[in-house]
Amino acid sequence: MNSESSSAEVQGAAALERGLVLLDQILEGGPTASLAQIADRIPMPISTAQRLVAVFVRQGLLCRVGPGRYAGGVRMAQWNSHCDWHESLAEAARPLVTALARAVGATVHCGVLEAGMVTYLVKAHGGGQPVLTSEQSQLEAYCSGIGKALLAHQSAELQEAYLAAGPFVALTDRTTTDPDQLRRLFEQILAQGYAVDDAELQPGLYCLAVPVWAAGERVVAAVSISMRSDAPVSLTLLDPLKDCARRLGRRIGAGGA
Amino acid sequence: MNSESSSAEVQGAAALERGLVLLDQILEGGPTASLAQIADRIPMPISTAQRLVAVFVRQGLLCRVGPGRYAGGVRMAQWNSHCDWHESLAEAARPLVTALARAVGATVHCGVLEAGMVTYLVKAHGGGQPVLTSEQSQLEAYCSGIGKALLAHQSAELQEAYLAAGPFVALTDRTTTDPDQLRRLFEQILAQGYAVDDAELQPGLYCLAVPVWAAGERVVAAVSISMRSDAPVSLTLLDPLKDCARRLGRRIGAGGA
DNA sequence: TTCATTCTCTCATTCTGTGAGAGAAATTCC
DNA sequence: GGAATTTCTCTCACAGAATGAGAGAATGAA
Repeated sequence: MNSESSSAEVQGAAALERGLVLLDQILEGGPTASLAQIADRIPMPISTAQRLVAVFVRQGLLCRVGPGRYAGGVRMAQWNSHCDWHESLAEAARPLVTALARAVGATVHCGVLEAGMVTYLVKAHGGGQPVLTSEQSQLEAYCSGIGKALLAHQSAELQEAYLAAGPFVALTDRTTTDPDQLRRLFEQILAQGYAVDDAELQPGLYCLAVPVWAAGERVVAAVSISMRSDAPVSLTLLDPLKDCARRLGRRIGAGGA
Repeated sequence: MNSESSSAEVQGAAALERGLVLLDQILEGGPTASLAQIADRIPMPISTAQRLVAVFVRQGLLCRVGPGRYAGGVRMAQWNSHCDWHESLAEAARPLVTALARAVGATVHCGVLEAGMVTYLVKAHGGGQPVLTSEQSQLEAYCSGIGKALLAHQSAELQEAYLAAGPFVALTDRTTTDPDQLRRLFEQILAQGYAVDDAELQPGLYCLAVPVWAAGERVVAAVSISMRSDAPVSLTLLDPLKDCARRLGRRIGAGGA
């Protein structure tokens, strides 16, 4: 929630950047906040905040709904209708995923986490035995490589909420269903930077997954290599997979927050 | 679609403003546009556009989905979830609508147009015979004061599309159902600045409506005074009604586009 | 591979944003 | 209804930031 524009600063766009941080604060910090409070939080002089907020209101991005109350305006609503983040992500990922699938001769997925479920946005089959999944399909996170890679990089609160939500059904005899075991697994994944699925979802289906760091700051998706075989996916495939994730991360940008 | 930041400029926020215009161009102009094309349209030097776009991408507002293709990013998606324009509008309008209802001793509505239907966002009863409507309810636009006031201020294309969509059912014997007649009515409403509903929706229900100009540039809603009586609403109520609309317009901001 | 497009970076000039505080306009309280 | 309080708007001189042309690096296409 707190935007520390700590990392790499873009040259010559400080004003825009501060404005966006302010807008984010207002929208994320709930609809109730007087200019003084908002200015306090950034921090930023009141008169500067006022000048910027005036621009946002004039542009229809904010709407003054009452004294000390600002909310999204009409323009924001218009923009919303043009934005489908999942679609954008899928479009950005597709060429990279397809290329990787061809390169390694296996099936590659790109997916996101949504309310404890993994949604596959992109699937590309580049060889080997077919894998039975489809784009837009959802599945439980705890038993898939992508799901575990994503869960491991969530905040501690989200992780605990997820682990408390249970129950975790064993889909194969290798599925991890114990919350404590999952918690340790998450730590391990976080440390090593990749997650594996050794036939925990389907017998004979192995998978290797890594998170996608948006602008190197935040995990917003994951990519995985899946294949039907009789042994885990070779870790030699980790490098091309990580490379794909890194490129995707760079492409989609999205820092802050 | 074309943002002419023509009118009153805010002092000392040109950079922010240009940035927002750029962002609007990218989002409204479809996902496909190279920096050069975008810069051409503003107009703005490419290197400046690039600097601003880099900020948006870093902040997660835009996402580069391919060469010459930008779309809304994660941050935009986050903001979306915090924004409910109808709710904001209702919240901003409620105190004004309530005050007007008390002042004139009648029922006052505030509504918006949505796919050819009017949605009542706020209703306040300030005296007189009760009017049978409720907030969030929808009704056909052609036979209500608010609906006609809003339709009259739509673009010609939207009006024609609406008139062509028909059919228009007569709810009372005074309902205007002929497209040509409606078209002339719209011109008249546009010219005089207000719309009337003389028992066209329900027998004995009269109504006077005026549009709400967001920041004096664009009609985004309408307010109306309704009452059960045996004659049209007195035009002496036009002034307080217009005043209410003007104040609401100022409050919600929203220029451009 | 090579070519074409799209994007990124640098730097001197000048125009722009900055921020304190006073004043205006609301909202709330009495 | 009126007064106190909060919230918002405006002005101005200085400093520092944005600007924009063009060369160069990535990237994607053929």
